[in-house]
Amino acid sequence: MNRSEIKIERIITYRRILLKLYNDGEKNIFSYQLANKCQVSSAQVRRDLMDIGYSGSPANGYEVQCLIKSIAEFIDPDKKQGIALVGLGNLGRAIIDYFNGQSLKLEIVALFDKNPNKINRVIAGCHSYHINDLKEIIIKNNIKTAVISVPSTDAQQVADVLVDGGIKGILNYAPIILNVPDSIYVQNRDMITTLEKVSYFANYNNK
Amino acid sequence: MNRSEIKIERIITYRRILLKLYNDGEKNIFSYQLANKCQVSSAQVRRDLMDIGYSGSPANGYEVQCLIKSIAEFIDPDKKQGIALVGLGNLGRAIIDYFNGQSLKLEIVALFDKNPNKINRVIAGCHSYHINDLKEIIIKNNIKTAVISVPSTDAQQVADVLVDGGIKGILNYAPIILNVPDSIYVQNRDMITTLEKVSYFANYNNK
DNA sequence: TTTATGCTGTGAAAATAATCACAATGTGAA
DNA sequence: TTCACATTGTGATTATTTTCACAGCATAAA
Ligand SMILES: NC(=O)c1ccc[n+]([C@@H]2O[C@H](COP(=O)([O-])OP(=O)(O)OC[C@H]3O[C@@H](n4cnc5c(N)ncnc54)[C@H](O)[C@@H]3O)[C@@H](O)[C@H]2O)c1
Ligand SMILES: NC(=O)c1ccc[n+]([C@@H]2O[C@H](COP(=O)([O-])OP(=O)(O)OC[C@H]3O[C@@H](n4cnc5c(N)ncnc54)[C@H](O)[C@@H]3O)[C@@H](O)[C@H]2O)c1
Repeated sequence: MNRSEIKIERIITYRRILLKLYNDGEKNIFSYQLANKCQVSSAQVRRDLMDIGYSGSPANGYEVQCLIKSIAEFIDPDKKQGIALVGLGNLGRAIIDYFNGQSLKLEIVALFDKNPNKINRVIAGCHSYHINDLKEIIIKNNIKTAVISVPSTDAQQVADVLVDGGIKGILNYAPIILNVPDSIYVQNRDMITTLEKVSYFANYNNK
Repeated sequence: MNRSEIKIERIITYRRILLKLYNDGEKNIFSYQLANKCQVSSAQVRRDLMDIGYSGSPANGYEVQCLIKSIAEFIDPDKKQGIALVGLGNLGRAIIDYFNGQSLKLEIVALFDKNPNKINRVIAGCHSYHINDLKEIIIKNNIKTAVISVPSTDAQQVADVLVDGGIKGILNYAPIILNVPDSIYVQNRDMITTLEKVSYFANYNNK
C-alpha cells in the first residue's frame, strides 16, 4: 500500500468533500461524482479508495458514511492530537480564531510567543506560554505537531526548540526552508512562493 | 522544456534562496549547496537549471546574480502584476499587512469585501471596494490573479465573479474546492487539509 | 427469470518525474 | 605546460504516478 504525500492529500480531500455531502444527507456517491468535485479522474478516485481497502458496489457506488469511516481508519490517529502554535502575530491569531472545531481529531492546545505582553493569556480558549516553556509543555502534553507563524528571522530557532521537544511534524508559514532532521515532516506554506506560482500559471496558461 | 507545476515551484524556491544568498554577499554556489538548502538532490537542481537554459561552470558552479536573472526571465511576467484580494477578515488583513514589498513583480492593488464598514478604506496603502465593483475594477486594472479569503459559504460566488471579470489564477484559502473553468489555475490552501496531512506524517513516519 | 445497463476493481500500459553515472570541462597547483 | 580534481550537463535508466480498458458484478426492468 502506497502512502505517498500526494495520495494522502487527495484522500484527506475526499473526506472533506464527503463530510459535506454527509451533512447534506447524501447516502451514496459514484467515483466520477467524487472525482468531479475534487478535479481528479474517476480512475484516480477508484485507485485511491482501492488502496485504502474500501469497496463500493457497481450499482450504488460508495456509501458516504462507510467511506468516511474507512478514510478515518486509514488516516486518523487513534486519539485526539494536540497541536502547538508558535507566534501570536497577525497570522497566528487568525489561525487560532479559525481552526479549532474544524477537524475532528486535531486541536490547537498550546500557544507560544516571546513577547511578554502576549503570554499568559487565553485566546479562543487556548492558553499562551512563553517560548522558553515550550519544551516542557509539549512534552507534558505529548504534542507531536506544531505550526510556526513567527518572522523568518526567528523560524529556525523556533524549529530547533520544537525538534528538541520531540515534535515530528511542522507546518511552517515563514518564508524560509527549515533545517531539521530527515525524520521530521515539514510542510512549507510560504505565501510569496505560492502567489508567484499562481501568477506564473495565470499568465503562462494563457499565452 | 517542461513546465510542470512541481518544477516551477522548485525554481521559484531556488530564487527565494538565491535572493537571500545574494543579500548576504554570496557570489557563487554549487548545485549541491543549493540542493541542500531546499532539500532536493543536486541532480535535480542541475536538471532544473538546465531546463531554464542557464549554464554554470564546473569550477565555480553558478553565479548567484546571473542565475537570479535567468530565473526571472523564465518565471516573471514582463510587467508588474496587480493582485486582488477578496475578504477583509482576520486572514485577509494578515495577508495585506504582510505581503506587499515581498515580491518584486507582484503587488496587491485592490481589496474587496461585502461589509459596508470595510469598504472605501485604505489598508496598508491599498484601497478597499465593494464586491459589486469587482468586475469593473479588475478589468480596468488588468488584474489576472486573485486571493480568496472569504468564508467557504461565499467562496464559490466570489470565484464566479472573479472568473467573469477575467481572472486567470486564484489562490483560495477557503476550505472548499471551487468550480471554475479548466483554463483557470486554482491553488487551494485549505489549512485543515494541510494540518491533517502534517499530523498524519508526524505520526506515520514514526510508527 | 433473463437481459441490459452502468458501475467497480484492477492488471497492464503510458506518462511523468527523479536519479544515476560519466564524459567533458574549467581551474589551480606543480 | 601538464595534471589532478571537483563539478557541470545530460543521455540513459529507474521509479513513481496516472490513465486505460475491460472483465465481472449488482441492480432494475422486462
Ligand atoms: N501575515 C500573513 O498573512 C502571512 C502569510 C504568509 C506567511 N506569513 C509569515 O508568517 C510569519 C508571521 O507573520 P505575521 O504577519 O503574523 O507576523 P507578526 O510580526 O505579526 O507576528 C510574529 C509574532 O511572532 C512572535 N515571535 C517572534 N519571534 C519569536 C520567537 N523567537 N519565539 C516566539 N515568538 C516569537 C512575535 O512576538 C509576534 O507576536 C512571518 O514569517 C510571515 O512571513 C505571514
Ligand atoms: N483565519 C485563518 O487562519 C484561516 C486559515 C485558513 C483558511 N481560512 C479561511 O479563510 C477564509 C477567511 O477566514 P477569516 O478568518 O479571515 O474569516 P472572517 O470571517 O474573519 O472574514 C471573512 C471576510 O470576508 C467578507 N466576506 C464575506 N462574504 C463576502 C463576499 N461574498 N464578498 C466579499 N467579501 C465577503 C466578510 O465581510 C469578512 O470581512 C475562510 O474561508 C476560512 O475558512 C482562514
